[in-house]
Amino acid sequence: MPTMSTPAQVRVRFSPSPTGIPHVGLIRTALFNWAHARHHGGALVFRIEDTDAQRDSVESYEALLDALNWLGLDWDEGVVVGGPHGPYRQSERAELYADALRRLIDGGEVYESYSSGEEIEARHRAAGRDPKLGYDNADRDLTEDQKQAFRDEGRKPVYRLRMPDRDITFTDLVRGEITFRSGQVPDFVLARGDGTPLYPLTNPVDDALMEITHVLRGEDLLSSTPRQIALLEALQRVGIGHGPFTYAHLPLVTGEGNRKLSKRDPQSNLFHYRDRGFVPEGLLNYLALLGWSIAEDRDVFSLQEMVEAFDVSRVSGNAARFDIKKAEAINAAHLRLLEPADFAERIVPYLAAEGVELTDADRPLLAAAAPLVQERSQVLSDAARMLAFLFRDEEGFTPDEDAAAKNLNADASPVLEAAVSGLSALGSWDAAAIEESLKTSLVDGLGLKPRKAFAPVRVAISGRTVSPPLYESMELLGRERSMARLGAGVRRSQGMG
RNA sequence: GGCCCCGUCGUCUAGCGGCCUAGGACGCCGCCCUCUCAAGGCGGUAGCGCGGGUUCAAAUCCCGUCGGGGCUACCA
Repeated sequence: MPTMSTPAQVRVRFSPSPTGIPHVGLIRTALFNWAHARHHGGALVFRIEDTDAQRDSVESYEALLDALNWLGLDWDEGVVVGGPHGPYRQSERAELYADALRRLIDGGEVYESYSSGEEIEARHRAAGRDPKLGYDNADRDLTEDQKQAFRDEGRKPVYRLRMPDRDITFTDLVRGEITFRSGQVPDFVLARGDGTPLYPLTNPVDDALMEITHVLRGEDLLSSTPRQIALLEALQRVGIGHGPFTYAHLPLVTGEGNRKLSKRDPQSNLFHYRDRGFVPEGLLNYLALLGWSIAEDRDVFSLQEMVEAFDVSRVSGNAARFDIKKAEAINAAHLRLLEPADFAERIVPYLAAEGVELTDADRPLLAAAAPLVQERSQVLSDAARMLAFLFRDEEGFTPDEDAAAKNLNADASPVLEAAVSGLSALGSWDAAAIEESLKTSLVDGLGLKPRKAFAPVRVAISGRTVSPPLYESMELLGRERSMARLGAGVRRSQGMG
């Protein structure tokens, strides 16, 4: 591909640690990184930060892949697909961190620190300072003799980065210029005494090695940015990378109250939304709205439209509350936009969750019925619940208890009997004829209000008070099964069900 | 406590000095439609935290204040 001048390619990364279940906030971050990469024609790197063997799990790793695949967020380099900067799992990059650490030590950027937490606190107390101040940089200038003395005691050092003695300022794409005053950030630990690298080392080292240009991450990491910048500069001095890159700190996603949505909160579980019947289009659209907007008067859009319009500098700095009601409304809008056949197909797994395993012979019925609920479903499980009655045989069909108690009681008995007698005389079993018959026998014949008249029939037929349109439902169910269910309804209403 | 971020309807946001009598969406409340639930249509409710500046003019800029949040591990 001949390009005369190659503008620096945008390279972003998604680098979760595989602990627990994918969190909607994490996925929002993935989405924004993805959108940023796609908008600029850049690359998205998918790296796994599994340096904590205690907490990492393969289940979590697989869940991450499952999540991105389901949502259709693809990546250009990283786990599974590989790439020139691999391996993409930190657990397989130990020698790279060891090399970086070695160079930092040799370059005088990093030093051995022997202070224990208790010793640091004790020094703060002795000096009349708040014991919670954190590390006091006491080991910065240990002599070789002093270090040897600690070693002779059998103590292991940790490796700390020597923070620069100046303010650290950077321009955040979301928040503008941010300055951390010199002396506010203590020298921090990059690796344990045994050399095992910690997140503060591995994350920037990998970003540098993988030539990341923009870091879009959660605001919870904002206060670690001066440390990263200092490290990146130190790494550059020892020949790794090209120094700091551009940061954008995305607003936190909060739950009830104003707290960061906890990993323990079921609301934070991405798969909870898939299980309820969110479609990727809908969930992604909603997630995009958490901090970003495509236009003043519009909030339903496709991923492609998002890619075209996305500009991280237009992201809001405010924390955003996850609002399930709005999420469902956005999802409902996307459900309505689906091709009917596509919509029908997507209901299948949710019918299975209702205990309905479709056969090939059931497909035409599903195709005919799905459009009846496409506009009245917020999530696919709504659709499945409304349609399940069509696919159950008479033994497997039992009306919802609450609905039956209210609508298939003694009061309903004459209604259902009248419906049965009217319907048995019907020549042609189609929605129009059924409507005519029911209206004649119930509304005209019994003088009932439509609301009263149709509720028992609806529950007898569909088992629920909420169903697809009644006449069409009965037509699709067929004469035989409809009459059988009405008969069962009559028996039940007479206390014989 | 310290550092940092944030502050427009209940919620998510538009707004980046005059176009704002502050727009949209979700929610909520009415009405219409109606065989249920929805959807759809119409209408309504509700907001610039507070105080000072700067300016002819501030939701928009500055300062302060109050409030909320995040971080503060040899976890990521």
